[in-house]
Amino acid sequence: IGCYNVLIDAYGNNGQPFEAEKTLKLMRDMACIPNEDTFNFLMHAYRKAGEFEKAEDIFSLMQNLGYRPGILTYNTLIDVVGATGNCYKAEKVFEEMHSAGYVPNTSTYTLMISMYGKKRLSSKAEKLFQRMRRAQCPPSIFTFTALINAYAKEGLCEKAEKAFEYLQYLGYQPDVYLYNALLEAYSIGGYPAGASDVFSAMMKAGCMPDSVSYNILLDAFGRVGLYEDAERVLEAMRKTGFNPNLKTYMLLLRAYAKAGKVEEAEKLVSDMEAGGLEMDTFVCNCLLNAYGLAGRYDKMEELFLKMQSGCPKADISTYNTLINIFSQGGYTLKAEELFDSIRKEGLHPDLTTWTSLMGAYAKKKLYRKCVNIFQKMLNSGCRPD
RNA sequence: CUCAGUCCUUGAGGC
Repeated sequence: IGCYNVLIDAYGNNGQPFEAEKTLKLMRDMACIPNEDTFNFLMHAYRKAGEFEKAEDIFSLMQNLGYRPGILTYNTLIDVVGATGNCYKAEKVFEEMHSAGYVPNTSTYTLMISMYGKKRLSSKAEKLFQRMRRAQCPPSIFTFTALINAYAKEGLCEKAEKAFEYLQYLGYQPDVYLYNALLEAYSIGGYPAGASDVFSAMMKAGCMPDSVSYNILLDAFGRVGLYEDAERVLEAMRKTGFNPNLKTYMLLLRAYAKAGKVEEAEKLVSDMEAGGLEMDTFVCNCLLNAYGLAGRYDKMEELFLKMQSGCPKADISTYNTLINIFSQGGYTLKAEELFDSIRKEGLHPDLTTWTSLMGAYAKKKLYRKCVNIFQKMLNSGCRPD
């Protein structure tokens, strides 16, 4: 059984969840009884591959076979349910495990807090953190990172700062992950100077910034239009020996777009191409958005035409980006036109598509149309969030 | 000991 478990785990780590599940079948054929770890490894395998529903299925399978999932398995389940974005269901699992007699541990709470952060529900994250304290469950540096990240995503720097002071008061040593989360609070909050201060503070404390830190600092300047400062961060990053990655470039691209610097944006893209980065759909979507933000609809349409003929292929995010640009610019008709062409391309509107389209009319205060679209969205089977 | 934390395109208004 140990051998089979190791094999399943290995397949999982190698991104081969289906091989892992075959191994489970094999071991059952060989009359070898799987244990809880077996199922846990299998769930991890599916989680790693992004097959969250399959991971949930394994949990059900395990229960149907008469196993009582332990706390570790429950944690994994909460993780995968949260990854599908179904907060409500994750909460249900959390309560269910409570009533099954398990006491949530530090990981359980951290997972939940992290999930709330990703969903921009910092108040829920905060409440759960308080509940954790009341339950005398000790937080870890992971927990604090998740909490500060939840605040960061909403730009609540005062709250993030308070949590930061609190963790230090409790004797925790902030690490680079923690500092990065705090940095992002200032970045998203629109305080690049504050982010700069955190950046200096972490170095002073002997915690060396990593490439993530540089990306966040760059974005702090970029998102308020200070593209030259953003460029300086990139330069500093290179000088320190960190290679800018795709995220770095996309952040800088947005910085240029916000500042209306189309020439700089195009130069960046051609530098990227020269550097061997592939101009895939994702990158082109970013570029479309950049053109749109900068008000260069001509360039935007030109690129979109190329994408419609398939190089690289337009996806639903391409349409969402364009619909959003037109919506913001007040070009409701263009937005509608694009929306109608989605199905012709064999694509399907998603939650963002519908919301963007509603946004077009919301901006014009045509609320009746919004309700209309909302109804259509429900009819099409798209669940609102 | 295992499980959990930070950065990349697209969603109105407000802060």
